[in-house]
Amino acid sequence: MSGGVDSTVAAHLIIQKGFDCIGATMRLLGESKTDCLSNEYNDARTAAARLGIAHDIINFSDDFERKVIGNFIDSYERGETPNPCIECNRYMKFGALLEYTKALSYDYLVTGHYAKIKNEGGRYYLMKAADPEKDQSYFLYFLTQKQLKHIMLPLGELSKNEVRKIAKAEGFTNAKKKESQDICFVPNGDYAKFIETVSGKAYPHGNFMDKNGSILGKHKGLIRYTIGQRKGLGLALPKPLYVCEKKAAENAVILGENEDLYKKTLRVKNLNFIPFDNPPKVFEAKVKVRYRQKEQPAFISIENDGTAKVEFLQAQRAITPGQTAVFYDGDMVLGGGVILPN
RNA sequence: AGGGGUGUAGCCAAGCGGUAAGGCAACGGACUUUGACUCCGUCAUCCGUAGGUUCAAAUCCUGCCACCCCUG
Repeated sequence: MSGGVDSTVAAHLIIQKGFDCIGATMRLLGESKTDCLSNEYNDARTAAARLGIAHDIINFSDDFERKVIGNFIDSYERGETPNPCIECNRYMKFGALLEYTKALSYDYLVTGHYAKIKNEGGRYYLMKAADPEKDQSYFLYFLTQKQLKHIMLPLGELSKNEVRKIAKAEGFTNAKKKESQDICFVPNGDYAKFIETVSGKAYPHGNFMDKNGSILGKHKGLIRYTIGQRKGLGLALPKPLYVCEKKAAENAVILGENEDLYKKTLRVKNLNFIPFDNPPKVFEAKVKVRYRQKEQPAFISIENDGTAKVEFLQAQRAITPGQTAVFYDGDMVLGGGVILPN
């Protein structure tokens, strides 16, 4: 529980169904860094009290710092753009916290994610949320049968508005609380500074170049840029420029025009498939390359080395290494993987 | 030194006597469980400078300054 609308309403709904529940909040940052989040803990505690259930704050900060923040920094240092929310879901919420749930002999972990789990013929399927605007199935592509069996997502059938209405009707104080948005462990939004502080490294300035290698200006360190980015370059040219490529070896950022960002293929690693144990060698799916992007038709072929190639029918904008490609068949999540460089 | 050209916001740039377009950047906001994209909004009392002509000038005239090019 975060104390926000979603987790509070999710808990409320599951209590209504008669389940015996306990509220849990993960402490993800070490003691020294908790100040900024202490409100969250208080909100969660208040919400649990309001719901009449016990509430635990569980310290996962070591795991979180090692896995999620560690991967986050490593990824940026490799010149990629990570998605820490997915990693957090993978290792924390549906990793450590799910283990904790089992350790306490509870049957299910309930979260406020907007997605649906369907059980058919003994197999679990992950489906998009009823509210297409809020669908968060993208962030859950890595879930396995073993995990899905012990997860409940009560908000999957509801729209955000319905959730807000319930919160209001029940008198949950945070019914109007703003959506969370920034990376939770970088509350002020300056992720580059965060990386520098945690890693203790300085990321050297280098050159902005065009695709022919001509120098256009100076950049402030590779970690500050991501593929497709336009803002923050500080270069004034007749047309807007976008980050097309990051060359870690040369510490160079290649800039180009919007049209230069479109590519038709990508490769992914860390594959996971939900509806089948052994996916077909080649299959068709709709693929989402970034959260908030509409999924696009593509052919997927599984390689022998555990990666997969995705070939879109139409070129996609700003395919970014480190981001996640998720495969859909209609409302069903087939699986996905992390986008590889080049 | 002589000849030519240019000087408009952080950058580029319209304007050619009637009271400062646009693009880029920046900043603010919307959107968003990844600071991407996108969208909305703000951004020159003033046109190198000093005078002059005119009812009225960034736009015409003159001096000065700066930068650029050519010639020697």
